[in-house]
Amino acid sequence: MLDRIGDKWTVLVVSTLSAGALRYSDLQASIAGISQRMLTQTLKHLERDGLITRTAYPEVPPRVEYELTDLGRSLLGAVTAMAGWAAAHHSEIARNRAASELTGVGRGKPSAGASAG
Amino acid sequence: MLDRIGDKWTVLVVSTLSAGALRYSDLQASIAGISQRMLTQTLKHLERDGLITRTAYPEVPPRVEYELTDLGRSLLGAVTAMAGWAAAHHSEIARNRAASELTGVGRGKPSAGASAG
DNA sequence: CGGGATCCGGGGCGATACTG
DNA sequence: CAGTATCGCCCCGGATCCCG
Repeated sequence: MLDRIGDKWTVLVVSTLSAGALRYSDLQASIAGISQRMLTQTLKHLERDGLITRTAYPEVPPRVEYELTDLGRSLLGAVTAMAGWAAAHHSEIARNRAASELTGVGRGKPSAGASAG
Repeated sequence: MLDRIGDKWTVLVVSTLSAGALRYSDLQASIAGISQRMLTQTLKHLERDGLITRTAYPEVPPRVEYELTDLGRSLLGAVTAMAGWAAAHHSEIARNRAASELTGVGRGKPSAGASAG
């Protein structure tokens, strides 16, 4: 459950759909780095769980739109909180991580050199 | 980044630590299903990123306590939102998923029998 | 255009055994 | 009590090919 909704691609897809219905190709273009496989899979899971609806228009060329359901929108708060926090603190995290690199915090082996000074 | 903070174990560890400092074994007992490996790994990552502090007491038997930092507490909102949503809607999700099972939504192959009736 | 099927490598993750 | 090191399975996830 948490595995599903906390999933990176799920978070990105849901937050991307917050603006409104989007087509498959729009989603793929909006979400940097997502592969066809992951996008399709994530969309299916979200549809299965009732978080989004899938609407296929019998046109040519074919068009498919995805949109958040009410349940999906109820997740928006949590998801945007995650995404927002990530965006707001990612530089601070990076700094902390770099600092840990120097102090050796969070590493298993001190390894040669760390204890020499 | 999202991969890290959206991680199932991260969410559970952070939300578990919301009450206050806890020992390693307390965390393992509180978080059902977590393995020693994942707990240790998650704690290290969180410490590296500056979300928790690790305090070792030079006693016997040894005692180590983990506690959220201010940065960690700033994540609490998002994390509890996730955990709360998951808890609140997991039954609804389960129902939707079961319903999809019948309608065939979200499955690749209709397979024999699904289209017969 | 939207998406299904398949192949394949990397590594996440869970036991297990051991240490200090 | 609080970890660390190792092994092995499994599945994620990208690349590719193909179809309606």
